[in-house]
Amino acid sequence: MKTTSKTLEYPYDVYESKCPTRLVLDRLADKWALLILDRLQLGPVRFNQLKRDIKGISQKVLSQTLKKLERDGLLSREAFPTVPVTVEYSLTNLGSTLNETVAALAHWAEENMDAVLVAQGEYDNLNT
Amino acid sequence: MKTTSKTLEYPYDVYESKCPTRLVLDRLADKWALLILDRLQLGPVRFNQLKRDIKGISQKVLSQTLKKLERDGLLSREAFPTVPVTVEYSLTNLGSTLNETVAALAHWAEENMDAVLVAQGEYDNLNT
DNA sequence: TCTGTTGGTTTCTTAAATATACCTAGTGCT
DNA sequence: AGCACTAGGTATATTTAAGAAACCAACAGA
Repeated sequence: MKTTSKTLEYPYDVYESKCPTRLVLDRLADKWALLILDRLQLGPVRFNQLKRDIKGISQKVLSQTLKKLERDGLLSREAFPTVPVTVEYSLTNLGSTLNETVAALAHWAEENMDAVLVAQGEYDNLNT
Repeated sequence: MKTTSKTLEYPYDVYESKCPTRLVLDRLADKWALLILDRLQLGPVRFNQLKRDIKGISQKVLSQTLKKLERDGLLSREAFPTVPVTVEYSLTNLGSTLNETVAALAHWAEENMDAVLVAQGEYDNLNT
């Protein structure tokens, strides 16, 4: 009754609960992380600029998410000794390999929003 | 100080907090939703089979997530009057348009896990 | 001195995730 | 009849995370 994995090319399997890939998937499967990674694709961005661009994110969650993404090697943090201090976040090479995937996900929502709204309307109609 | 959107082809913008695309991104940016969508790519799967395959998911969360994805029109639920009842979940056409994107994200984790683990080790070393 | 900036952290409240137990309806075993 | 077992869930309780708001340091300018 074993589920056959789609590919056996890699030693990891996201379907396994204790697989470390689950931790990574959990990091990427996060609204804020995706928006941050998407926003950084055009170049380095500073902390408060990110906060302004990604509307609705709180300072705390932005700070936490940036730290986690930095720890995972997806982005790097650079502080400049200006006054006030300037902190720039940019994608690492590893983070850049996610560009297309992240953009695809973020923008699928924009492209297919209408279809989703229609589906929700129908569903809500049927279920009173 | 307005952030220029990458494309202006669609009337929605995920960077806007009140944009309905945020709701969709929030749905997709979920570990369990991604794993479910990925698992359904090969064909219809029954409730308990999903529960067995996606290791670590609780019955409650599976049930909730399936309902949300069904409401959004990404998958469909079909109950057969067998004994005990058989319930099959399968991707809709809309859901299928996510195939590549979802697979890419889930399997990026498998492909790049090693690099992430190295980055985490270095980060943890530097920060005591 | 009072205000404003950048880049955070701390605290508190509220929402969600997880684990656990339970439920319904039916089949087969003994 | 009584018990165990299946599929596909719900209900409840506990743990965790998210969100809002305030606070902080280090300066600059008025």
